[in-house]
Amino acid sequence: MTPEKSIFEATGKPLQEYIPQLSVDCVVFGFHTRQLKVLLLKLPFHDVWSIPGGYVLQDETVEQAADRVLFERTGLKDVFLRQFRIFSAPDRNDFPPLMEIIRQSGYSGEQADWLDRRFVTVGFYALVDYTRAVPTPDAVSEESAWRDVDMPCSLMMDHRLILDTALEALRLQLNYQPIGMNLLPEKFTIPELQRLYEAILGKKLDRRNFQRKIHSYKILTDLNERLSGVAHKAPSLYSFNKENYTKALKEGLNAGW
Amino acid sequence: MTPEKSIFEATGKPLQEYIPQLSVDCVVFGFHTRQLKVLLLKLPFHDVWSIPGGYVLQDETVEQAADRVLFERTGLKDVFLRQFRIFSAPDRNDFPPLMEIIRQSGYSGEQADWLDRRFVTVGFYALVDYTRAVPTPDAVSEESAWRDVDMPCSLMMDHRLILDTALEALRLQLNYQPIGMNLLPEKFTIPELQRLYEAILGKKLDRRNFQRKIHSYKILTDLNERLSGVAHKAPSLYSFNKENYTKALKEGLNAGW
DNA sequence: ACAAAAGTGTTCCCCCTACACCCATGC
DNA sequence: GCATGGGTGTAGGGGGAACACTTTTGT
Repeated sequence: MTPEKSIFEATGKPLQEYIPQLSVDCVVFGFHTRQLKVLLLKLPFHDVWSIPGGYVLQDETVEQAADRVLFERTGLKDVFLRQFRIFSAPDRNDFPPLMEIIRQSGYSGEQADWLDRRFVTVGFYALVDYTRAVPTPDAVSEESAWRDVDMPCSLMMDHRLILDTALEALRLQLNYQPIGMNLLPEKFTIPELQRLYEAILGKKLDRRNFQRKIHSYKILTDLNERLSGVAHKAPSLYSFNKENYTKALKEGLNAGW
Repeated sequence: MTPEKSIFEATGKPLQEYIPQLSVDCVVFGFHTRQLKVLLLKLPFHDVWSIPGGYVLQDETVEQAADRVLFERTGLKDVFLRQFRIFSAPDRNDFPPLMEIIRQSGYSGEQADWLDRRFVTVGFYALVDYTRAVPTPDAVSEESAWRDVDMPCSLMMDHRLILDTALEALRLQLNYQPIGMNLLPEKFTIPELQRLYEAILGKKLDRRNFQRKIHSYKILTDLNERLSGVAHKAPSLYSFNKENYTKALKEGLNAGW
């Protein structure tokens, strides 16, 4: 018997239409209240979390599979997504509680056997606007929630390694990918952008120099508005100049933060 | 009937012991006579080349699979190897000549069917000492040879994309990976190192400034020897100071070449 | 001796760092 | 008024770019 809400997602396709032993996992990053966040799913009956994942159809790319996963877990389309590494330790699926949960969720026979194998997984990281994503659990999870990146928690299987590797990839690509543009809302302030950079890099930056440096790249458009209702001097609002941002990233943002 | 020299390589394992629809491809780089080289395999009956590849056993990681491939194609162990991307276009295996060659090589029935599917492949790049590698063709290739990176040739399937992406990855990681150490022989000169950097970056660098910059990193050990039998002033020989090199790469070599 | 390549020294200038200072807002 | 955070200006130094100059080798 197949559970009404299937782990094979909204496709409703039989497992023959999926590539066996291959999965995608998406580390979804968001940014809110000065904190870098990750979208995680909580396993039922355990204080253990997992990274959203899914399987790859025979007629789609791994990117398209990750897109599906992202849409199902956040309601968002056209999300910024990058593969960063493959995880393929033969014993990475040795995690008995998960199989137990899968069977308790109503999977058995052929489907359970299909799931209970060694999987090679493609790690993606996704950058989303925190304010627009709607965390939604999958068929075997109890809850979906944003968690602070540096708030430690127990993750199943090798998901801690996947998360840490994603963070490192994010850090390394900060000067080459439109990370700010995808993690911040349409309008934002320079101090907000700085907080984001600090969260990703894990270190404090000089306020004054950050402003000059960001301005020198000419990647921001001044909206001639100021944030209202805020204590102290109201910061200016900006949006990204998409064209210049893309152009500047091609060269890399002069590294050295 | 299975050909005596199997595409399933030296493992001699039946195809049930491999993960279906998953392969690894290794872009093997070398450096010789001022040129960046790639190890390629020539298909029989066609003027088309391919990147060395192989399949993944149920009890090994993709890295171990790539190691096997590397050993079989070059005779080298402990090769520097990095995965850089997954290629998963559903139609990437639509290349009729290959299947023809496979059948002509003696594969049929279950084995041919196993091979004649859509494969998702993990792209690796490998850096080897040109002077120590022994190019060796696989079961379906006519010849194995080093080719100049910028000497265009026809590559099967999406192997041109894989090669170009590997080159780009190499370029981007030049300041973060011990690329020089793995592509050059034990002893080398600074001008040789410069030629390597120029080949990877695809642009000329200033001789004088390159020297100063490399020295400032303190990653070289002066061997107090000079190249002999060479026209003009004999350049000094150096080897890498592995410890300092590793340390310097952690921070990144100040980018900006 | 001369050509060609290795290696050193020097100047200029840009950009990064570091702060000092001014501005705006809530209490 | 005062504390707090946003934003601008400026002085100083390190290092990269450009190039003159010296050294070494084969022919």
